[in-house]
Amino acid sequence: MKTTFPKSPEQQLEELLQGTAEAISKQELLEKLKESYKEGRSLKIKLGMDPSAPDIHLGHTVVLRKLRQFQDLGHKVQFLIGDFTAMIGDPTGKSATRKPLSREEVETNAKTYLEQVYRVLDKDPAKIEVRRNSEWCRPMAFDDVIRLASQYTVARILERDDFTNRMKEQRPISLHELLYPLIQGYDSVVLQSDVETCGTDQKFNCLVGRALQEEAGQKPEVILAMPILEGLDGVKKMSKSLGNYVGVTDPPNEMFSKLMSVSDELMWKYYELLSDLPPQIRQERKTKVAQGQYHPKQAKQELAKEIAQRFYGETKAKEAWDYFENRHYMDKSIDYPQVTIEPGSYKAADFLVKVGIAKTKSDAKRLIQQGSVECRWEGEQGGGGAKITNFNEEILIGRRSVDKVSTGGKSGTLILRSGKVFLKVTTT
RNA sequence: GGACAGGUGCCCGAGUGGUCAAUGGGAGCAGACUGUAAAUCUGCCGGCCGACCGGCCUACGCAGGUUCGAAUCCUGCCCUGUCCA
Repeated sequence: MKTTFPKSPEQQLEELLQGTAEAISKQELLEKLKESYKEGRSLKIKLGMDPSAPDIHLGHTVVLRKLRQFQDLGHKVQFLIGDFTAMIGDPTGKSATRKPLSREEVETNAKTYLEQVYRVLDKDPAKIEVRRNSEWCRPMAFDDVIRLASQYTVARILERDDFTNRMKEQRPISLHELLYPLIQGYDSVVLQSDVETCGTDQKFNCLVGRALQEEAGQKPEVILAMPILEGLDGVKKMSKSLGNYVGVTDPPNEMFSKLMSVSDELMWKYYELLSDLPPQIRQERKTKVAQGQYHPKQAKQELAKEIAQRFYGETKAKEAWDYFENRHYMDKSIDYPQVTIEPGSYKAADFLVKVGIAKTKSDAKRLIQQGSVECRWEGEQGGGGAKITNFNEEILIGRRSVDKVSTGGKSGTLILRSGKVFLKVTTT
């Protein structure tokens, strides 16, 4: 079962290096590609995943898309779930030790993670192989571990930035933490990976893999380190815990508007790391914007659409675009999130809490005092709505007919806005 | 086991008997400006009541105590970190 490759090794190399932060080394990669081409054998591309955080976001897709590229070029992904390590708890870079996960937790995380990963990767079994490192870590005896540990030196382990810094700052390093890079490296030995992909922050661990493979008499894997994607704030790296992320499962509208909130400057970074457009076209857009011939908002919308489209298809992406364009007009035709409420009489402040715009009554009062709340009846003409300025104002919700709200003789569906939040209110 | 340092609001971090719902920064929210962006400026930022002013409740690791009065002082406990063994 020989594989035939759609592109020559040189073409493959060129494509694969696009958007890559660092390749160790290009020369080796080219050799491996040539060899595989000649022998009709796919390369094995490893990616290790930590099953402690199940949700994946656009930051992860940078690496995943590189893997996808490998798949499309005829190679095979080794998707490694670090279940063994997760069950021990990896405190990497954290002052607080990450708590160990149970077997069940790891399994559920891995499952949801994989589902999301398949939004980017090809799930054809010929192109991806899912493994767990507990397969070979669990059966290891203590003497195996010691033998493994003897293949690397303390000095080299301590080279890692994270450790260096902690030594300098006199923060503790547990003994087992020193073993983590070793385990990850050992995974590569077992899997006999040809290439390992990772974010630049993980480069060190991959280097250990190279060393151990060489020790084991294998050809060391090539490392492809991908740049780290900054989060929406443009400062810290994209991560769920920082709340500055766009999840691959975010609904299209949300994905779109999150991407639109990125600064103009950061947009180009996103273009570089997330867009499929050829580099020339990206550059052209950038130049045009700089010369004032192209509106940055337009450029940003195109990017947001491209990404939404990747996960949801063209129709949904177009809808997200329209939604974004129109939502602030309080237009009845727009599909705002809906909330239902029992008929009755409410004071404005209570009302806001009831529909969930405000968390507490004080919060509601604040919003009203700050003049951010407005509402209008669906069907009313004109762009804006009426401001609610008094938090004691009575809002009557009648039951004239189901699905309708009425007050002051008017009736219909109420559209409510506070800041960026829009809601459609109907009765139960 | 011993010595020392420390635990304050979402996070960081001031405050060492009343003027403390607690300075400052970050995050968050709202307003202005804009392109529904960023940056900037302004305001808000424990809960509840009253629309400003004000009142009440809950809060500075936990539990007690001293005091007219405690985040602040005392006692015990728990937790974290550093150093020595």
